[in-house]
Formats: sequence, structure tokens, C-alpha cells
Amino acid sequence: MQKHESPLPALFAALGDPVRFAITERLLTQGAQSAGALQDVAEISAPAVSRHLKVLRNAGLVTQTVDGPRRIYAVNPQAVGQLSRWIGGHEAFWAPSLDRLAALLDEKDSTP
Amino acid sequence: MQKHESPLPALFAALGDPVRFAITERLLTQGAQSAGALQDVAEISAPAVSRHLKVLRNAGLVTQTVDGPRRIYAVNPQAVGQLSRWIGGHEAFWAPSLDRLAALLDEKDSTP
DNA sequence: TCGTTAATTAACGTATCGGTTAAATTGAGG
DNA sequence: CCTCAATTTAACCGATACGTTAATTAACGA
Repeated sequence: MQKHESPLPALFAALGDPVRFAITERLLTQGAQSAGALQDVAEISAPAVSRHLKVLRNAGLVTQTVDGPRRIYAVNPQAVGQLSRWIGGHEAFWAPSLDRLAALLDEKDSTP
Repeated sequence: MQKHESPLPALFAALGDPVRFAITERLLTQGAQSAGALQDVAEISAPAVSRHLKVLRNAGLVTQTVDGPRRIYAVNPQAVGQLSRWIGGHEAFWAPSLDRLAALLDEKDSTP
């Protein structure tokens, strides 16, 4: 039997860099784009962007498709789904606390 | 006006290390624990655990309370809430794709 | 086929990260 | 006051991460 190494830390690590986070948000909000179009997410060289894209791809967070001479990158919905499920799986833990906070704020107003 | 530096990359980076991810899951599933009780999340020394906890704290992902000589760590629900809101904010993007995947799988069964 | 555009890979320097052991700190108690 | 237990801080070290510029690969049109 094999050790189930969770892919989540890798996903988190990929998003943990500001440039890669910016790239990911761009792809999420504006849809798929070529590497060149992503050039202006930060003031860094093209090779730097390229390597960030490689990290994102290795983590499974983005996919690459080839269109002529350019490579088109898009967020992999399944990866985001994994993140969502992880957080959702712990929602029972943190959501009540937020409710409780809201309740406390309410209480402050209604029952002194 | 000040530049709104998103705290999300820092949160992601904090979770991007396997040890810190394990610590976080422990705190999520088993509740608050002392640094000593977290010792066995990995086969590393106590100072190493301590520094990971410091990173988590600096990222705002965990809180520290003092109980006599020991420090009790707990996940900060607001931080998890931030992650949840980020993903939720992009749900419109990725959730439909998952539906489409399910549809494709269905299709494979019913309409060949 | 030659040149141009798009992107990646190669090679390299520096900074940060994550681990260790040893020393310092802090609180509880005899 | 002295000691013990819990934890953090200090000092150090090797590996990795991220940036750069230069060179390479790949696709396309004149």
C-alpha cells in the first residue's frame, strides 16, 4: 500500500507566491490566456513568468494547451475544487465561530 | 491611500509546507493544543515545530494563548473564513466545470 | 529557407527556508 | 532561591526558490 501524500500542500505552496497568486486570479477572472498575455502581472522577465507557470502546472493548478506558437494557460477547475472541498470539510469547525461572532455583535445591540 | 496587499498569498504560503499543513489539520480536527502536544506531527525537533508555529501565527492562521508554561495554539476561524471567501468568490468559475464533468460522465453511460 | 515571434531552458548569483544543537527564557513549585 | 519542565531564540548549515541574462526550441509567413 502506498502512502497517500496529500496534494493540498503543493496547491497551497503554488498559491503562496504573490506572482503566482496574481497569475491565478487573472486566469480565474479573465479566463484562459497565453504566457505572453500574462507578462504584465508583475514587473519580472518573461523567463520568470514562464517558470512560475511551470510551478503552477506541476501543482496541477493550471493546464496548458498549445495554439500555434503560443501556450494557453487556464485554471484547472478540479484543483480549485480540491481546495474548496478541503475548506468545506472543515466548515463545521470555523463557520460556527463566525456565527458566534455575529451573535456576539447582535447581543451587544439587543441584550446588554 | 495605501496599497491593499492581499493576505491570501501569506495564508497559502503558510499552508504550503507539509508540516504546517499537518499542524493546521491537527488543530482543525482535534481542537486547540499546546506546542508540545503538536510535537509528533512530524519527526522534527521541538525548535523546528516552534518555528513553524511562528510562521502560522505571523500569517494569522493560528492564535496563541498562554496557559502557565505552555502555549496553546488554535486555528483562527477568520483566516479560514478568508480562504473560504476567496474560493467561494470564484465558485462561479469552477463549479460549472465540475457539473460539466459530471454531465460528461453521465453521457458516457447513457448516450454513447 | 530565412527571419520573426513566442516561449522555454540553461546557467548562474543571492536570499530565504527548514533543519539541527546549544543557550536563553518563562512559569510552577519545593 | 533553586530547579524542573515547556518553549522559544540564537547561531549555523545545506538545499531550495526566485530573479537575471543568454541561448535554444518551435511555429509560421514572406
